[in-house]
Amino acid sequence: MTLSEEDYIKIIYHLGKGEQGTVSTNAIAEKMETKPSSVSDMIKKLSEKGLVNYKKYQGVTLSEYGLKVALSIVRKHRLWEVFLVEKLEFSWDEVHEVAEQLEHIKSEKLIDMLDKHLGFPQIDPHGDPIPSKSGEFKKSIKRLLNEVPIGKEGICIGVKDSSPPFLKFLDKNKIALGDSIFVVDKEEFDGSLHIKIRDIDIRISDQIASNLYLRIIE
Amino acid sequence: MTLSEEDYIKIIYHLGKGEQGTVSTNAIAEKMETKPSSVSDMIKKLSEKGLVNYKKYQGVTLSEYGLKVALSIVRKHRLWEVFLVEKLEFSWDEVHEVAEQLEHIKSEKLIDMLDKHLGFPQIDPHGDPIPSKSGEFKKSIKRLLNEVPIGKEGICIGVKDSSPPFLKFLDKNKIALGDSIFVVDKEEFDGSLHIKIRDIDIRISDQIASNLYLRIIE
DNA sequence: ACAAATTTTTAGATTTGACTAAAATTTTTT
DNA sequence: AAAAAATTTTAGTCAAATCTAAAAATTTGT
Repeated sequence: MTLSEEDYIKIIYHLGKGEQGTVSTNAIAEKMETKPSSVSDMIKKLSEKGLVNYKKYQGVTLSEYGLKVALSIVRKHRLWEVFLVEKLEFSWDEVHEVAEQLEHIKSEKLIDMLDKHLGFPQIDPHGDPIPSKSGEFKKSIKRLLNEVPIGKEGICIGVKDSSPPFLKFLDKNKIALGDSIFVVDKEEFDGSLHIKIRDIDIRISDQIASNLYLRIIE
Repeated sequence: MTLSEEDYIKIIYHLGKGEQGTVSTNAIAEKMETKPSSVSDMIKKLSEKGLVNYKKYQGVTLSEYGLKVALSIVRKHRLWEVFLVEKLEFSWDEVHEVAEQLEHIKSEKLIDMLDKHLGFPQIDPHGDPIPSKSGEFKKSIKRLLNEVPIGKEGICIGVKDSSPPFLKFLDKNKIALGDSIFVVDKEEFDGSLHIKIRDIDIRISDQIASNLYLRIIE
């Protein structure tokens, strides 16, 4: 597969919202920053290779094979994002562009060992789930931290209250977007939480927890 | 720079043995696994871009700028090789092909942070020196381990004695090609060595040390 | 030194992925 | 249900990087 073909497959996957949706030529052209006529050409090629189902003027869907390819690219992209954030100190908003390049590296062993090196993560720094080698992955949902069940882990993806005092609190406690938070325990009495973040245990009030959005799995 | 241009520059660098040597069209064609006529075309293009000095029928040399580009590619390649061996458990002979792809990823921050993550290594798993960000690097030389000065470190690049008992000894002591060995101390009395390998201290006899080749820096 | 062999370059064709302009099809509006 | 609008495809070019075949320059051998 060429680099360009991989980009098309990935974009068709995302526009099709994971699977079934049929995708229009124009939509692809916009995402690829190219012209619809170029897209037509490429679709024809992908169709001949069995990666997409295509009937003229009717839009495309990924074939079973195409979906498999798409998931393997998404897997690579998200694993590299985890690597950049966890190992190379990138922040969650700097990783996309580089992961976009890294996702095209071809080596099965590389990805297997990277996965292992990272401890088989299930979520990337934006909270999106990482497909397994065989292409399965859990659905992720958005939850306020105080609604996350004990024993679950999620990625911090946003705040409800964006007032300066709250943001300052987060900063002081080194809680940032993209951080992974594990809910260790919850105090019945006042709803305060015992969480683990970057391997450090801290305690936070219900008031804080009810203003932080996490993305969790399952 | 396109991927192909980068490959040409790197090959001209290696064929020119680091700098001055003028390189023939045929030699480049062979390394690139392409035809001399294709090389002529590309050389013309690289020349127009100021990357090489070129006079028809007279071979090419890298320009100052081209050398800088070459060194940055070599730097990336060797840093990735260290990463693959040290962090992802690749063996020294599996890294080349993957590093060949990774060296083309474009992100200054990525390389800076990778360098930091790896502890600013000076040698890659084959014992070759890693150019600094500004393009400087130390010359490396091949030495028998028993001739390496105390306090120096080198990469294991080969054996003098390849008899089964010796190789079995190396295997038992987890000494493999590509491993980094640091000479902690040397016993005057019998010439035995105290070395550090993979963060473990071990003691080896002069007999062993005089059959292992290291590549060291300076 | 000059003919033969080798190396290098030029000329013209090919492939990939993109482009423009125009034609074909589908969708929307009236 | 036609006309208008939007979308999609086709046809014909283009640029990058390659190729083959043939011409030009250099090097080698005697």
